[in-house]
Amino acid sequence: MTQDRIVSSIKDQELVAKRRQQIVQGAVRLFREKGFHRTTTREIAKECGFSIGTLYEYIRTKEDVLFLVVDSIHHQVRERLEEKIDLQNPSAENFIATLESFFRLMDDMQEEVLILYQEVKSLKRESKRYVLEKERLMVGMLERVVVTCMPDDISPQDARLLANNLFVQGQMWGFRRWILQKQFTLDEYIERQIQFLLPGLGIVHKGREL
Amino acid sequence: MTQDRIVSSIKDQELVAKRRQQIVQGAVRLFREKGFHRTTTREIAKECGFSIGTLYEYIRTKEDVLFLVVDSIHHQVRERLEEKIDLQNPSAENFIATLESFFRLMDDMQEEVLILYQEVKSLKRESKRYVLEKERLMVGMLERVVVTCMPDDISPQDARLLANNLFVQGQMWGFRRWILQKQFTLDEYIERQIQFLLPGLGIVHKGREL
Amino acid sequence: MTQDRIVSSIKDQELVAKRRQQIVQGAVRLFREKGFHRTTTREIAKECGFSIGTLYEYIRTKEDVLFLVVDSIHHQVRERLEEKIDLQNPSAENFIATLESFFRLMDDMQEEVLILYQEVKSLKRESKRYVLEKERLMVGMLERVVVTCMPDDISPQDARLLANNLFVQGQMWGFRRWILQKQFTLDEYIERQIQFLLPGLGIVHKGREL
Amino acid sequence: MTQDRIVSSIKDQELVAKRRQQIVQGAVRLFREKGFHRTTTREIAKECGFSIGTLYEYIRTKEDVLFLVVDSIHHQVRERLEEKIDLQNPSAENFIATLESFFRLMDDMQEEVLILYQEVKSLKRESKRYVLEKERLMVGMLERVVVTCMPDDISPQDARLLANNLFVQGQMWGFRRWILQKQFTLDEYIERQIQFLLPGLGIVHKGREL
DNA sequence: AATGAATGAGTGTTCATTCAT
DNA sequence: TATGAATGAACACTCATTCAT
Repeated sequence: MTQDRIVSSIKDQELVAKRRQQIVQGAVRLFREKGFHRTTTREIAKECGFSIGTLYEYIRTKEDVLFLVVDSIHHQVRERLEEKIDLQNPSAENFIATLESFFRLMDDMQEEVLILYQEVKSLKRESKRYVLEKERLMVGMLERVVVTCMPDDISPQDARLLANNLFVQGQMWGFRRWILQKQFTLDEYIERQIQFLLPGLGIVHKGREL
Repeated sequence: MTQDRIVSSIKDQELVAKRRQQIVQGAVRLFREKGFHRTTTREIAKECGFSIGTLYEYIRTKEDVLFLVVDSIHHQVRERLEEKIDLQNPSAENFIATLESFFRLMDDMQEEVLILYQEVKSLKRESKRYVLEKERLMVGMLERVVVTCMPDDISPQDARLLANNLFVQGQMWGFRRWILQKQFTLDEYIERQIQFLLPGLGIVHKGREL
Repeated sequence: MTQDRIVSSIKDQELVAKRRQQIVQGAVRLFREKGFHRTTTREIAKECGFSIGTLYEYIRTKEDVLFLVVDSIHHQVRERLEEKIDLQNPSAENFIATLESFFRLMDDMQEEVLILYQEVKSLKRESKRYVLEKERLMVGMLERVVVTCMPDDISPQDARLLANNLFVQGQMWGFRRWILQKQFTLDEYIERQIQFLLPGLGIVHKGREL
Repeated sequence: MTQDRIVSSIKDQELVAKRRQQIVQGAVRLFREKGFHRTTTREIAKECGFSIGTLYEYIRTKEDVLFLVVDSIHHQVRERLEEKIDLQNPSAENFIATLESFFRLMDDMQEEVLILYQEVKSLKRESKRYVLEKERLMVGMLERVVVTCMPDDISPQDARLLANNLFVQGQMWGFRRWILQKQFTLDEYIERQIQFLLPGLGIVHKGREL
């Protein structure tokens, strides 16, 4: 478990895992609402349904909560993304399908992604480094999809840039919802983004062709 | 002045403007370094070269400082962007040149954009609404460039989405620098992003054509 | 046992005694290092090798631990001192030998004596009274040595004062070690202190006489 | 001022001095009663007649208060002791008179001395070192008196030990008052201690001689 | 108009103690 | 008997804001 980075004074490891899950759950709800800084450790404890003392049996500092949250979100995103990725049967269709899945995932997890987005900066150097490394891995997943599925004329560098673009476009649906979600439905958004993308890759897609 | 939204007990409006400029200047430096929440009003006052009491003659709450900062950054970006935009002579070349200017601007102001990016959420509802409205205007500028310069087969909706994509790609250079600026020089970044974009718009650009 | 002053929920008196011995042992080590206030009950339990729950089966409050410790130290000091005292053969030599033993004992137990010294004040009234009573007994032992061994022209009051002086000079070797143990070896310290003392008692001692 | 070691955010140095005097005064009262650890910063603030916020304008940590207190006590003791010391006219009488003054001073300041005594250990390394250095200076004062006033056959080492003995006998009057002050009046205590001392120094004093 | 000392609610964190298992 | 998870009162310290000068 990646969470071993955070020390707990509780011995029962199963309990630790369970309580931390609760903590993440409660904290996400609060961080969404008011952000990390405006959320109190007491509020977190209350939201989780236990006392402040108990909270501190499972973490050492408030920042640990943020780390737990961020780590958990990353974990979920990667897990769910991995399910969708099929590198065995590379094809343009497969690529498009993966993209769609990715966008839908980002829609589904927009609140969490927002937190990822806005609060990572509040982590201390060491944790931040760790978290960014994880994000690199996630972008790497998209990158691999690009490299695998695309006609071979795309350079590794371009693949990486593309992956970053896609990654941010996915996040953008959430963090710019105030402008995007008023203009587009999710389906439209996905469709249009894919349409913009394909020509640059030399693909001609059904949806738009005619 | 948009800053009229913030009340000061000082009568001399020129002085108010001057002091607030100082405030923004000092605050930006600090917010870059430590973010809004970790910056103290005392520190702001000190950085500005006056006392905490004086600071509070020109603002009412700490949040006012953030608003001033965000507003000022927006203002600068828009102003500098406006200089670059030439809607009189629409053409693909013009479009590309504008994009390049935009990306360079975003590079130049990455620190400020980061603040915009990470701290707007800390504004209260009312201020946030106002700020987001301003951002809408900025995206609108890009949108207009797209609409004006592009072959007429692009729909208004697509123009808006494109503008958002571009806007975020500009920001992304700054807020994902830990990954992008290790892989690309600014010139490369601009070049590749434009290359990805053009085919989707039906343009064939020099750099890549053959 | 004097420890009956502290209530335990455990019935088996032998076990209680054994556990308390463990507690004292562990606590002394910790109190030396960090003092009573900076030592945690959890740390004490851990040092003793059992759980916090178990610790509280044998004591009722943290203060009880301190009492146990202080009482135990007193006990040891008295026991070891008693061994050395020989009231059957009073003489100046005997007196001097006893003093020397006493100083050596105080050197040997300086850490413990330091605890006695610095933490007794943290006991509550009742316990403190009890502990001070014990200390009175210890001083009484020295007093008796003085009275017994000394040429009879020393008054009871003077004997008591003298005993106090000696007692404190013994402790002082430990609690002022930062100044004394840089200047003197133990042997020197003992020798000099005794030399200062004797003339006041009308004794002429070998070491110095000529 | 030695208090420059502690940083304050208040600019007016006179005010700082005044407030810190208040702090010392209030804190001494509380430390006497309940010791350093059992005294709350809020209690200190209240005792001083200002708010917790104000207290922290003049110190940085609770330990600073202790340092201020200890330093102030040392300062007073030294000052008052210095007044009494007359190195210009060395003589046994002068020596005895100085001792008497010293004992009376220690009686007068017993509460403060007790604090010095019991709480210095709670200071952090650096402060403790500083404080012990000051104490060394104080012992040095007594030492000089001994050296100056005494018949020249006393060695420097013996002078130092003697000074330490005297110093501790002075303190002892306070910290062992539960036993000493029940047996002796101050005058008696002084008289007896001096009587014990003199023969060791080769002096024959009026009081006892015949 | 400028200053900076004063305020106190609020924050993260600790730790002695309890009690169900 | 032994365990250790749970508790929450209590603590040191911060900082936005006010207001008398």
